[in-house]
Amino acid sequence: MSVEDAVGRLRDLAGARRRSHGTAAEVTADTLRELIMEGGLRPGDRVVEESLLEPLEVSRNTLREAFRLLVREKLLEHKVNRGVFVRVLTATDVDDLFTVRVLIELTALRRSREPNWTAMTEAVAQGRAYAAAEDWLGVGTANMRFHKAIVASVGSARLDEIMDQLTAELRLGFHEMGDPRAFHEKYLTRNAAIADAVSQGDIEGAVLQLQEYLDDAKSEMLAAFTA
Amino acid sequence: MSVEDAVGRLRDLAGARRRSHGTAAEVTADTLRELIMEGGLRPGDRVVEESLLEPLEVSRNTLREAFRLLVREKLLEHKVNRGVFVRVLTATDVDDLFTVRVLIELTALRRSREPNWTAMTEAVAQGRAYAAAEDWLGVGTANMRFHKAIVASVGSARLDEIMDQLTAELRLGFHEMGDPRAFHEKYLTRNAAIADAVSQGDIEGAVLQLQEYLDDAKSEMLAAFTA
DNA sequence: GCATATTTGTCCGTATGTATA
DNA sequence: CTATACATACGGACAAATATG
Repeated sequence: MSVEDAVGRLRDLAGARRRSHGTAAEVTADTLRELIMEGGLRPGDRVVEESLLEPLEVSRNTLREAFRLLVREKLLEHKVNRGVFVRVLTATDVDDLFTVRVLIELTALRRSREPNWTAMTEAVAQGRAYAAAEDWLGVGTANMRFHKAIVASVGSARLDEIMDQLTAELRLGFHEMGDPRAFHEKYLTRNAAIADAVSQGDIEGAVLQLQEYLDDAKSEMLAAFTA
Repeated sequence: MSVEDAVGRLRDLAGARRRSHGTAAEVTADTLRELIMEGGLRPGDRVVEESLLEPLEVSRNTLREAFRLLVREKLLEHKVNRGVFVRVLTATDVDDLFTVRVLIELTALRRSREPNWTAMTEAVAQGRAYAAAEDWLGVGTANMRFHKAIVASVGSARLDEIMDQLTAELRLGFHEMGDPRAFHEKYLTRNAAIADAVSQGDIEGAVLQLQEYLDDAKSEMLAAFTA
């Protein structure tokens, strides 16, 4: 999708939301967040204030408040006196993201006495549907949902938030991977295998597979980000 | 400290920072954050836009941007059309915060092959200095620094950020504990014991003590927050 | 390296909507 | 229920920083 098309879609998104949700700044942030997630705004793109005022139908002050929100979420980057840009992940970021994922996901899976197997298999099913439709970014999103389900079994609101944050950042990286199918498709099978192990009560086996999963995904993304 | 004194101090803080750091909104957020941490603004206090414009010497737009930042950090709460308030922790929040701390801190300590024993003992020493000065909130802060040192041994920027966030929220709770000395003083000794175990290479012993530490602190805070 | 155009950072005045005494 | 205080949001203005030719 071109940036022009993206900006064109803003009117619809903004108009629809404005009537239902909270403040103008939040609605604006929601719209921009969705746009970034869809790939309408790509990592490194400059986001000029002036160019969004009219399509979003908000004032500069409101737009700038929305920017602040997204900067805090690490979806946008703010360079003083130079503007805001869609965040570009570095290899260091990818490495760090996986460090945290490994720590949190492995521990969450190991200590959850009651893993949410339903949510896990639902995520796998959803991933298969996306795969059938050849929506590989959708597969990637479903895969992340699977891992969120693992963490959700701990039952902590803050841990869920942390995982949401990590997911959002990683998805930025997805947009920079060359061949989405080659990247996402295989992990669908591996998530299914982890769900299987869990369903059979083989938690340690599942943990082992999860560890290998994260190691491989990390290596693959790092390779793409250092090339 | 009264709210009046607090507002009075803003001019100095703001003036000093303004010249060194980034944008006005960030500087303003830094100032307000410090004020909240010091206890100049207490949980539940209403923060009226109008009353801060003059002492902070910023426009409404800038102040509102700063508010957004602090809301994201969970130090302020934003009630639409009613204003912003210093966040009030609930018992549920305390419970959740400790759930995440347990998961992260125990795992971090266990898997860190190279615990930063220096930073840990420095935090203990600092805590003892505060205790000698009978600054019990300072002791609490030093105690948190000790636990940050444990997590920092993982070497992840994001994990450090997460820990900073958890610490900031917990400190809000400190302000609502009745007897700061009774609450903080004893944990200083227990941190020292954990550092000792680590220095002797007894990681599993340290983990066990840390687990008990967190269980006890959680119970004690929960008791205060349900009463 | 310079002059110009663009964009950001900040402030102000004001109109409107909402909650509370 | 009215009045008042306050938050929300807009649009215009100008200085300062940055990008561009």
